[in-house]
Amino acid sequence: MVTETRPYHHGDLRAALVEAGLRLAREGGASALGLRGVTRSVGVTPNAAYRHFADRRALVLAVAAKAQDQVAHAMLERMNAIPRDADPAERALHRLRAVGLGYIHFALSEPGWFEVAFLTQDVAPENAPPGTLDGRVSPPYQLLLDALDEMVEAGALSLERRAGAEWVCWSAVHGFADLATRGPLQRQDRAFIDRLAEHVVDTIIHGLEA
Amino acid sequence: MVTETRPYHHGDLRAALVEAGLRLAREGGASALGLRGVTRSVGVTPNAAYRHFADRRALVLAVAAKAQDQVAHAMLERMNAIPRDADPAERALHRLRAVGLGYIHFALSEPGWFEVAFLTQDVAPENAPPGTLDGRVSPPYQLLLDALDEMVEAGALSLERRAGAEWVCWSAVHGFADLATRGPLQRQDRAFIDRLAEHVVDTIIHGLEA
DNA sequence: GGTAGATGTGTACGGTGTATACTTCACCCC
DNA sequence: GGGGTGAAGTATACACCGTACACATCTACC
Repeated sequence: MVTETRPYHHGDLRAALVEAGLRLAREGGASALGLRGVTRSVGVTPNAAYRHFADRRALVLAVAAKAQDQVAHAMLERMNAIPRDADPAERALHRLRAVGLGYIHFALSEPGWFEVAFLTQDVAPENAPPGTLDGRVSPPYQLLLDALDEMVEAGALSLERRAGAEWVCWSAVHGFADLATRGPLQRQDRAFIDRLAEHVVDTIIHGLEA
Repeated sequence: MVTETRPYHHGDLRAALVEAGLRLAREGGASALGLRGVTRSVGVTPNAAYRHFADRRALVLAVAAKAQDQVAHAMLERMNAIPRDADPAERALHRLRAVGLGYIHFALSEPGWFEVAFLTQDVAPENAPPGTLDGRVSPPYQLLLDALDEMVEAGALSLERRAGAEWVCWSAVHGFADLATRGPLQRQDRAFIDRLAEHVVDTIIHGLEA
């Protein structure tokens, strides 16, 4: 337990670096996460970071985890906006839509964070299970799994069609997010993009159904 | 017209740089396309590149265009493997499948080229039409458009469902390719990935149908 | 209260992209 | 066919990057 005023050499430098990284990545994306830039913005020497992170990649990974939390938070907000007293099948469907549209909407409104969360290659360790980052299940991925399971429970999706559905969904929304933020759809009219996003989500959900 | 033996200072340095870039990117991906590395591998001074490219980004863009040609070539090979005398609707469907699976298969078998072709952000100019790179329509994108139009002509896809279909398809296969090469599906068993790829493609095509 | 270990600093090295000035060479025209 | 001209490639330099290594500093514990 450290005191609040001038806690130690810097207090909790690790957390400060991650927070600064988050701030820098918001504008500027992953390329703004330079080791020197982040330490500079905290007012500390570049090498100080090496007491808390093995290298730049580890720092970026820590920021990415936080950014993924933000994605999950945005998705949850949309999911919880679905009225709880609706028809279960209808409700499950809308919650699945919220997962996909939440993912895409986050990418469009916070492209910097989205890039570090899901668009930076991180050469996963040899036997990492799919859907994990840095040893923990990606929260947005978990929300997707839950939403699909809800679909099954509500009878809106057969168990047979459930198999592999997470990768169909993730592929589609992830691909769209990439095309829309960095790819051939960047700089298109926002209203057009929003309509297209709904179309993509609805089409793949329709594809899942029997 | 330059002579073949020792043509000029270097002959056609621009083409040599692009070719070297292609070679380096094949292993190593986009990050292997350093301006110094490329010029070094041609045996020329770093700054020589500036006579032919405005900056590193322009060089990468030129390599990306070539890489996109390779993608289109791989897709065409698969498309042309579909027998020409089949039922038109069936044939159109299989050609559309070939577009998607060709895209994904290329990403898996040539991840380096795929990365520079479609995974490097290139901040498109202000009013670029969607689906273009460096002022030209991306050949793989054109193949996708053609395949979808064939579907309509063959009566396998209604005009209404045709609208926006290219973005549904591209999103899904692009997202899957990214997840499988750099994302949470990297290092998974190849047979598993191949099955999943077919599942993704079939599901979204099914989603397009009425 | 002294010491050991954790935390941050200073300095340095090799790498990068690129700006500027210089040299070399091919071509063209008189 | 000799000289000028502009294009192609070189040399040098700068700022920046990630990071290795030696050092200083401060905390916490015996």
